[in-house]
Order: sequence, then C-alpha cells, then structure tokens
Amino acid sequence: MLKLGKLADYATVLITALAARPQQLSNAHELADRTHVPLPTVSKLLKLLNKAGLVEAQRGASGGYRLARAPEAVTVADVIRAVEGPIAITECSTHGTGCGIQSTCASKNNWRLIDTAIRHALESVTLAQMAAPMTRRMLEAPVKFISQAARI
Amino acid sequence: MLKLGKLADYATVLITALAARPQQLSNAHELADRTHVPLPTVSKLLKLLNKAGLVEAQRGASGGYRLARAPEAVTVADVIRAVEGPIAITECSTHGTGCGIQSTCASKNNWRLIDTAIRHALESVTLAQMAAPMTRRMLEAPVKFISQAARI
DNA sequence: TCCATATAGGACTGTTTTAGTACGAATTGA
DNA sequence: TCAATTCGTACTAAAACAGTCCTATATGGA
Repeated sequence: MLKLGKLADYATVLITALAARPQQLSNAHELADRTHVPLPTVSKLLKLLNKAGLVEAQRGASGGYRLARAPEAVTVADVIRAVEGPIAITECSTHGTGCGIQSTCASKNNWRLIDTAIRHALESVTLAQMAAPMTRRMLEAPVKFISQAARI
Repeated sequence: MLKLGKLADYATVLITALAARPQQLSNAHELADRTHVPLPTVSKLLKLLNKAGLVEAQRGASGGYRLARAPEAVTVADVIRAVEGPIAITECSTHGTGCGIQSTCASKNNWRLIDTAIRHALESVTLAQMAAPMTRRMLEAPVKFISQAARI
C-alpha cells in the first residue's frame, strides 16, 4: 500500500493545529482535545517534532509547544522525516547497501529517480497550505499544482 | 520511512527480469537463479502478478511465466498495486472513512493531492525504462525527466 | 497411459515493525 | 514549596509482513 505510518499522519494533523495559531503556546492536553488524537500519542509525537527542531517546547507550569518556524517554512516532508526518518521507498535508496540482491539489481538508479520525484512532491506542500482550505483550482489539477509549487 | 514492502521491491526486480526477454517463458526456478530472490518468494510473487494480469502463466512441463503486455505498457505503479493494493500513503485516501479523526481533519484534500502526485511519479516509469540502463542525463535532472514522462 | 515438471491456491508460522502506555526526572511559574 | 508541564526512556500489546509448506491441477513427453 505504500503506506505512511499513522504516527506521521497524526503528526501532520498536530503540527497543522499548531500552525493555525503560530506564536501561541499549546500544551499537549489542549492539542489532544482539539485534534482527537490520544493524549499519550500527542506527547510522544510532540517530543519527536521538538527533537527535529520543528516545534519549540516551553517547560514548567503553563508551558506548551509552539511552531519553531513560520508555517510557510515547514513542509510535509520535514514532518514525515521527523517521525519516520529519511524518505526513501526502497531499502537500497537509503543505505545503498544490504538489499541482498544489489549486485544483480540494475534498477537502483530508477528507484532513486522515483524517490526524488516523491520527495519533491512532499517538499512542495507547506504547513501553511495544509492549514488553508484547498481551492477548487488545486483540486482540479493536482499534479500541475504540485509541480508548479515544486518548480519542476 | 514511507516505505515500500520488500515484496513489491522484489516483484519489480522479477518482472524486470521477465521484461528483459519478452515472449520467452521463464519458470520460477530460473528466475530465482537470475535474480537471487528466494524460490518460494518468487513463486508467491509471480502468482500475484499473474492474478493482476501483468504476467501470463503456462502450466505443466516446460511451462513458466511471461509478460502479458509489452514492457512499455507496464508501469511500476501497476506492479506495486498488484502486490500491495491501492497506492495511497494515508488511510483516509483509501477508504475515505475510518481514520478516527476524519471529522476534524481539514487536510484530507491536501493528502489526496500528494497521493496523486506520487501516483503520477510511479505511473511514469515503465518496465522498459527499468530494464534499460539510466542515461547520465536522467540522473542529473531526475525530477524534470519524470515530469516530462508523466507529461506534467 | 503414466510420470516428471510446473503453476494455483491456500494455510500456516516466525519475525519485525508499529502503536500505544507508563513512570520517574527535570524545569518553570506562582 | 507546590503544582503543572515537558523530557527521556523503557516496556507491552497488537498488527503487518516476509517467508515456508502442502495439496490440487494442468501439461508435455516417454
């Protein structure tokens, strides 16, 4: 299914919620309420996002989290990378070694090509766009829209 | 990591091996030898590819498998779909229901957008291209190459 | 006709990954 | 000092996945 983990999905929901009110601090409990993601999971994800430098944490009473950069400067690819590590659909694209059949595998370069295209698609969507409702125009020509955004 | 299962990876290796000699029948044992994918796995995958109509099977003595269409007419997306089902990186893009927070999730359309872009990337690479060695030009401008192929 | 060789289909098992939970430590504001 | 909150880490349960095996069926040749 070429899947993204649920956690990465939740993470984008959470960080999109933060992007809706930049500057302002939100604690884990409040975010859980707003997004309906279970509280322990919210905590876990925010820690990951913090470690990746996407959100800032303020400890102590009346602490919370807030976006570390402008919503326009954070992409979906950043969020996925924070939660799931480097974006690469095949093993061999990640390490370069150890897929077991690499010596026979003539297609390594083709995979790399596909990976790059996917990465560009993910890097062309920012939190600002995720937070904003889609326009009819975007929905009608999704590929064109993405490729323009990515300046392909 | 936005990963593709190993099986889908192996499947493309196998079908690329078939694409290298279209028309000609290859049995599971021979393919296992040529690709170094374990024999039982080869069997399993070829069955899946057959059910999806990507390869033709000939039973009985001196039987084997062969590509059902021209290598130019089969895309990486076809292969992935045959092994892993519909291509969609989030739950909500598949069924439309049941991601648990769908009512609050304002980003559904954005995910759909990203899905479409990824699908196009995968549909723009054919077995003929996978089987052929990459040119230097493709490697230098991967995104441009893919987008041209997809006619974005 | 019989036998060796192949695929078809399904059931099963072990392993790995993932999601989710829990708890003590550290930090801050009142 | 106390209460609220994040930090770090370890743990557990569940699901997905890779891989194996067995039996039935089809085919070609001796």
